Amino acid sequence: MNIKITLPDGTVKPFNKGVSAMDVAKSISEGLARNVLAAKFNDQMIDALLPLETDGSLRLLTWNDPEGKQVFWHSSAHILAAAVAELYPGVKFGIGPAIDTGFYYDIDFMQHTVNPDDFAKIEAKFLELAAQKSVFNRKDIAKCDALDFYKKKDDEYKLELIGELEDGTISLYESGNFTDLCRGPHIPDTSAIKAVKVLSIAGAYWRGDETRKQLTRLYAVSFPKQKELTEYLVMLEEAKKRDHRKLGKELDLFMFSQSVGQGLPMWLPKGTALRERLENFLKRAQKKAGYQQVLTPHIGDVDLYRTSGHYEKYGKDSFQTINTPFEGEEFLLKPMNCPHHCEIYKLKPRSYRDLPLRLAEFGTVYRYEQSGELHGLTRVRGFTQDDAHIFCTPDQLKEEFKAVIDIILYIFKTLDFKDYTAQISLRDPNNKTKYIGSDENWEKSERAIVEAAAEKGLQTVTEVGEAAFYGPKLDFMVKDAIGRKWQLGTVQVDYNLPERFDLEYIGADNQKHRPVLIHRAPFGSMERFVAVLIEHTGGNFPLWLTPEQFIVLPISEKYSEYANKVLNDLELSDCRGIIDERSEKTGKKIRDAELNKIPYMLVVGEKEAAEGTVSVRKRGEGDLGAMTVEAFANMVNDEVRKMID
RNA sequence: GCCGAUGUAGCUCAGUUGGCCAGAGCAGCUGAUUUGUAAUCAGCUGGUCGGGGGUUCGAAUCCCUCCAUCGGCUCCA
Repeated sequence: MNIKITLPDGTVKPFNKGVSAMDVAKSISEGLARNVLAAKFNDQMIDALLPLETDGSLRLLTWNDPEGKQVFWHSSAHILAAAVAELYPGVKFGIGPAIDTGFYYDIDFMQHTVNPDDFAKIEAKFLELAAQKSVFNRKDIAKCDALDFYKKKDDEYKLELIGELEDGTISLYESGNFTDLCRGPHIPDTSAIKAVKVLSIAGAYWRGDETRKQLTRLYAVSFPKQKELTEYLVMLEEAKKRDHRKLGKELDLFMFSQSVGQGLPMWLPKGTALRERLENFLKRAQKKAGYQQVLTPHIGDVDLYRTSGHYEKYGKDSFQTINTPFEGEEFLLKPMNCPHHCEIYKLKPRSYRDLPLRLAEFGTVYRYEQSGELHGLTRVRGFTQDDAHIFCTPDQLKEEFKAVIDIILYIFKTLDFKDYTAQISLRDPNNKTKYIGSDENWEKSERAIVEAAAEKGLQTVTEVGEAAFYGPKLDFMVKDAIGRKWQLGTVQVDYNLPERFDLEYIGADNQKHRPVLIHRAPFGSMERFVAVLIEHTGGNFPLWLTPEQFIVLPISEKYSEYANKVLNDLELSDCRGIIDERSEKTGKKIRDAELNKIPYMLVVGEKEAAEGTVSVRKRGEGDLGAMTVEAFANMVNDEVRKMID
């Protein structure tokens, strides 16, 4: 009996029934067969050794495929568990999946304690087991047998998982002496894994539920070659050099003080200059798009947040109310700007002719984030949103939403953020108590977002259960230096606040109508955006943003006067810079300027002073030769104009 | 908030199993040098060893506790 296998290039080959993906690989080349880790058969992930019984399309997966890496790391997680089981008898296992870079396993270590000193021991055992070339054997078993198996092992975690699975869908994988509940697929045998590094240890709640037991999570990464592991570790070290907390300190951009308080950043002069430039950039774009800037106070009456629903939802976990000499009078540090903006909307009756009304504010807000969540500038307790609220008619909603997407994409393009994910966050329909508002409004909002994103041609991923409590949202996620994802730009459709604040407008029909509200923040927050910007640029900011565009380096004190004239002339030409008048050698001044990541170094000595020129050196590139001061100013201004137009 | 780790000068780090006045480089200051594309030389200043408590003849080192930071988990209006 023959079956027909279609390969990715479209060729169809006949094979005997029961052929495996591995056999197919061998029929192509031995080299390919050595590298096959798993396969996709009719878009289903399968083991390379699984006998195929029907016609279908087959894609072989190797280390070069993202899915191949996932299988490789998933199998590595099993070996990690096997190694731990041998070293620490009696431990119990939770789950051990592959992640973007590597894998982890959640383990209940029972009476044992583990710390980073034990990693080498675990790695050695891991490699010893991998070298045994154990085959991953799949066993499909009945639910009752699976339950029996783990009852004997007294393993409450696996029992809980099996309890939720349907009979007939349960499989175990066995390699060496280790058996694990697992859907698969796995690599053919353990010998492909040649290098492993246990990276870190952390507590992780069982099933992500903070009310349940915390297991010990071991994070690790593995590779088919030692060289790749070494390269990966070097890359990680390099990435850490771009950490915004490190660069923020080195470049004098921002600081924290224990005396002021945790998670409360203070912007230093250079950081402030950078941030203000970003703000002005956005203000310009928003002005063009019909926004109006407003300013509102940093506190608001508690009743304002009772009306909005925020007090009920977050009151207990927020900075607590501010009291006054008058009994019963209470204010809250504002955790968001929307209620204030709603009050501005309510100032006077609004006509449909006034809409859309777009109110923008760089609004500083305060949220009491749990101490363990604070993280540099990306997660803080006081931050400034580049916030705006658009009040519009239902008819205008989609166009307004799309215009917001345009602004966000304009910003990402200007700052060269190419690697972002657009995420649509919807309500979890099975847990409606987390949200406020009617089903009808939720459905309308969600539809609006999905349609607007689709019409803009955005590639999106959808996350159910990630919506805000008052509405769905479209978030733009960007990775930091070491691959952690952060939400930057956000757009949210809200039918609820207009109802809670009883907002209305008079329509063309002379009747009262409810406006729709769009919340949006293209940067997200100034703090987080600058953090990610620092990590993306490694501190080498684009010329239009950088605190200092140039530094004048006089060869000796004799040229101090000319150097100051250069500085003055350039400042008159809208360039900004500083001068290094220390009695140091030029080499030293250049080194320091390079370390401070200043884009242009202007060396001036006898020749330049005589000719009215500067010798330009570009950061990271070297000597560009001499040019007149005017030519340099034009070059800088041209470059800046190209970047932000 | 939870699990784990860390905390020595402005920064980066040494300080072996508790033992004389706690060290280095960079930065800073002073002086010399007047310098041509990634570190000129010399001298000096600078530290309640995160805070508090305890053990000890003696604590940076051991114990307790609090704080902060880092890696995660949970959370993220």
